[in-house]
Amino acid sequence: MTTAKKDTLNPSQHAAVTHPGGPLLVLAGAGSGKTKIITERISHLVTKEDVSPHRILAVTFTNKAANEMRERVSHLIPGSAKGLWIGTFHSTALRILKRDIDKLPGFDRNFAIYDDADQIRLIKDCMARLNIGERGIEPRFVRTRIDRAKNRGGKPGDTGNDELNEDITNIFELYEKEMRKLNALDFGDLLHVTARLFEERPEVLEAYQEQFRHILVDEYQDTNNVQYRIVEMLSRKHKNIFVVGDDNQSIYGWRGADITNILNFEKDFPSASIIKLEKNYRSTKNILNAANGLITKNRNRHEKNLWTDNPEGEKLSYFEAVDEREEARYVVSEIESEVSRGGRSYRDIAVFYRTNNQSRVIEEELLRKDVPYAIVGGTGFYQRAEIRDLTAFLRVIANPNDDLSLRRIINVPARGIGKGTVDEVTRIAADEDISFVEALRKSVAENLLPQRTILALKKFLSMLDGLIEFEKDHGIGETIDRILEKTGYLELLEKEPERRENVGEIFNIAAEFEREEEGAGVREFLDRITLSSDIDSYNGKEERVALMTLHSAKGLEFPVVFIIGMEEKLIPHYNSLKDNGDVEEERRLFYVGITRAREKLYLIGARSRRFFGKEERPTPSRFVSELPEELVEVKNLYTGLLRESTSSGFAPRNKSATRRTGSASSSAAPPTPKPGNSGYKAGQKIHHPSFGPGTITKVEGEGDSAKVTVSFLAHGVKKIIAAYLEGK
DNA sequence: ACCGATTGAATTTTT
DNA sequence: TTCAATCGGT
Repeated sequence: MTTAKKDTLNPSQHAAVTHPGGPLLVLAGAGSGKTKIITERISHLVTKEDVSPHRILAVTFTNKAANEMRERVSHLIPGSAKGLWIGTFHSTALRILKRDIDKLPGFDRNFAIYDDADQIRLIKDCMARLNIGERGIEPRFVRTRIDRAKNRGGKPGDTGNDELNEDITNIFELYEKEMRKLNALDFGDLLHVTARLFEERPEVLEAYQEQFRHILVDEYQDTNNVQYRIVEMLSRKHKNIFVVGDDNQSIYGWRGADITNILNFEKDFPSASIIKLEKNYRSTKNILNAANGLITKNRNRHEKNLWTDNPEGEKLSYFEAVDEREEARYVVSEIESEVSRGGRSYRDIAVFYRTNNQSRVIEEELLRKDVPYAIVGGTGFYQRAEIRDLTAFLRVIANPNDDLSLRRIINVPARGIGKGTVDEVTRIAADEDISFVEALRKSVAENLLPQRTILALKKFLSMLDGLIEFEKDHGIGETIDRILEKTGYLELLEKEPERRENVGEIFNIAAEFEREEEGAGVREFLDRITLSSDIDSYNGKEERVALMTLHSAKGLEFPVVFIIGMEEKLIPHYNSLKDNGDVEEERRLFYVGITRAREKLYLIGARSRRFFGKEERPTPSRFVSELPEELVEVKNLYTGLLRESTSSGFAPRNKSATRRTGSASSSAAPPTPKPGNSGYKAGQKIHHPSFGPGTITKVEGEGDSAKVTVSFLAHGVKKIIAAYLEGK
């Protein structure tokens, strides 16, 4: 935000922007001006090197990043930004496939895009059809395996090599067959098929190679194998591949991102240069050093040393709440004082968490205290049942052979076409090898079903035909309107104002889409919404506290950041602690969270937390003790200070405090204060229920309120209220 | 075929 | 806690 950052480039940045050509890896640490480098580079190419905009391809991972990039570029070079190919990997692939996918046998340019919910549904169908299911394979799991295979460019044989492989392979094959029939591509396909297109149709590849003289990739550490292959193939001719990334921020390994892409860049692209951007413009010294200290615990990384000219700033603060409710109260009360006493505004503040469900408690408290907030990302708008219903209608109109969508909405609202009928028609479709609508029409024409159902089907089909006709010469918004009216969907939502509102919102989105994309139809609209997520719409301009997961936080920054749930099994997440988990990735995730903060970072954990109904007693996150100790101020441990400050909200709630949900966990329960013990002294060995064994190094004060400094075996040095120790 | 109720299950991160 | 799927009654 300083003028130095805005107007001038430091030497490394300048070198990157003006790089003469050939492969370049820019290792850009957090807050080192990554986006700026890319946008300046594009502008440099266009204005100084006379590269025509349409010969530049810039890919990012999120629409948000793409939009931001486009906006900033159009600022730098007004007018020229239009021709640029800026987009996410997926949208770029889509653009290519919409043009050329029919050069591959068996594909049609009018394909639909299926998101993962669609995938799961189809996989379930396939499993049912193959009589797989009792064997305990979860559709989700199958999807992951299919995705993984596509990421590696694999075919249905190589989904893995365990005992499940045969089943999965069978499901995969049927799934692919069905997807062709449905004329649909899933997210994985967008990339995988693009790679195939390039591999199998050299003339197509050549055309794109020729076109793209410069290729820029943002967040390179998040690329997976297909993405790497696509980019590598495209850059083979001109070799101008410019990638920017930070291996320390690789947090999508679970989705197939391959951190070795960035670690091996020099090997993959011979004669590659590397430029490191190590100057951080964002955070205070304390925050940056905390992040640096943490990340050195990871083995697998490029050596980088981030530094900053910024002031030292405040220490990080760490607070342990009794439970998640107190955690929320603490966060909100700190937010309030940041605003009232610290002169912050709400939009300066963000709360990060590991899992979406953690937002709830915080939300409740924010609501209670009338603090404006916005949830960024999360269970998306587009995932809501009513929105999915509506898009299913649209899909069926765009392609009546979209069986999956048709089956979804054929009885919504209820119109007398029940499960029995659907099953029967599905069977006919399978027997005759025709689509579901065709089977419907056949059933009606040949009277294959009871009279009552035939009647219902007739009504449905004529309604559908009417809508299909209507869409031909009306806009998207009008079509949505018509659907709502003709299907009776609006009445269905009569008593649900919230859902009605959502449906209204999709209408607005459609109207907006029509305005900005002239000539685009329902198909394009559907593509757009399945490729967008809610995070894309966050602009940070509103006067609200932002709530989001650590993953969503990547690429953003805030003066004040709260990271909640600093506990084992949350950060690092439970799943990373088991078998094939990756704790280093969790550490990077936390690193990403830390480095979002400009001035003030709060870490909060709870000593008790309900997981789904069940009360658990987590231990503090190992990552907290990995931070350089002198940079962290431990706010309090069970001092109950907060309890006194908020009077009404939670007077002695003994009920919940003493609730015996599983007495098994009582051994790990927080230590009960021991009445009248005063006799701690330095050198004494003690045991703390969470931190384990330790040695007292210092005692201040007397009695229960004495503060004891303890050096723990596993958790470093902590200052603790004496009352909460167990002497030993 | 539909509705309601009970039961059971499952919860990471997302283009 | 919340959601989905299943079951049984109408």
